[in-house]
Amino acid sequence: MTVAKATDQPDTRAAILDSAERLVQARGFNGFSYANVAAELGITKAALHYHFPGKAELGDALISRYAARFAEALALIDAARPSAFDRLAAYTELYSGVLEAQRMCLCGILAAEYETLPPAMHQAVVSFFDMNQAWLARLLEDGRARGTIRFTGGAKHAAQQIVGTLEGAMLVARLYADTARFQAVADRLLNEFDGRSRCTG
Amino acid sequence: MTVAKATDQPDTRAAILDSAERLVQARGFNGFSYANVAAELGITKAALHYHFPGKAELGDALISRYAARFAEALALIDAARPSAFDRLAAYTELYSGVLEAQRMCLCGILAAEYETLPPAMHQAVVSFFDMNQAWLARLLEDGRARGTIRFTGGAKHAAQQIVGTLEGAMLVARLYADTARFQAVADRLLNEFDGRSRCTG
DNA sequence: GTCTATAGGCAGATAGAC
DNA sequence: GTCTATCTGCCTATAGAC
Repeated sequence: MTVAKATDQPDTRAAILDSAERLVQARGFNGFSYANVAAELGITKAALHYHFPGKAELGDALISRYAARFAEALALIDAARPSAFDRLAAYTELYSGVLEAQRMCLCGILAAEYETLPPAMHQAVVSFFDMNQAWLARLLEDGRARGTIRFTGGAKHAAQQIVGTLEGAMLVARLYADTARFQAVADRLLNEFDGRSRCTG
Repeated sequence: MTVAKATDQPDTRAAILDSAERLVQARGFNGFSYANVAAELGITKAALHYHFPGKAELGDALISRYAARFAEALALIDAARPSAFDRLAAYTELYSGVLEAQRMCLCGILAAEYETLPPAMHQAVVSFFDMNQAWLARLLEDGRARGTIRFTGGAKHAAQQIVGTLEGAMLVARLYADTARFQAVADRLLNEFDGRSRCTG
């Protein structure tokens, strides 16, 4: 049984991940260094290497944690069980929240740098998008069956459109430091998929 | 009057830009180096510094040339003067062409790296998106007036949605090395804005 | 677990010969 | 214009003391 040390940092490992995550979301994987993280935490680069032997391992841990947290958020949305449309709205708010913290989606920025990432990180990035698209596709099928969501064509393609739109809108909105710009696009997207009291096109 | 030197490289400066452009579109601004370009062209890094004193100047020249080429393409689309809908379709094909060359949009990838770019490059990236959104907003207004384009809300927001969707779809499609994935999203987008023989929602 | 110290490499950049 | 040679700085990473 471990004894809690109440006055300590929760955990050095977690603090490293927090700092690195923020840095990657702001500056990209090639835009931050062990020195940046060490300076932020007031420890040395060598201490980082104790917790994460190399940058690839750190990167992989970042994606794993981020994806797990995202999966949890999706599960919470499902658990609340509002209509499919409301779940889609909640999904866009996950993105809004990230952008409001002046960050880009971790996997969105890693997608941009994909070719230069350590190969060990490649699959994890792809899996993040697979997870999102699978969740959205289920939501869309459900919503179409119940009438709260409306769309034409395949659910997979529609899910790809949703992810692409939100990632792209984040990317561009950050340039203008304008979260309202993102919100306008998200609202347009929601409107497009809103099946409640709409013409069926 | 200059004399053509038929057997020469068209121009070292242009060759540098071509090489650097391809590298940035594949690997990002922080993912390529003077050494990469020099190796590709069979010259030395010092020669590069003669043409572009620093990486910031090279980056700025890259965006200028890219934006000018894009503006030309937009002008050509306008000159052919098909319907607004056909112009929008032609616009999405500009993106398809980039993706088929296994590249990401230059300014899309620079947007992801925005925080780490030399400040001298910032305005040029933003201007690229301003240009695109202004062109699209005009197209949308025109199309709505003539009935070939249909959309709700402001033209500016709709233009932002189009740019966001296409940039984001490129970003994700490249992960899967799947141009069909991009095409599916582009087709869905076109369908959404198609005002010809459609319910007005 | 965290430190000091340092290795080895590559980055962007410059000087000066040709 | 392009070269060789070199500088300085930062990067990731490791060894070994505490």
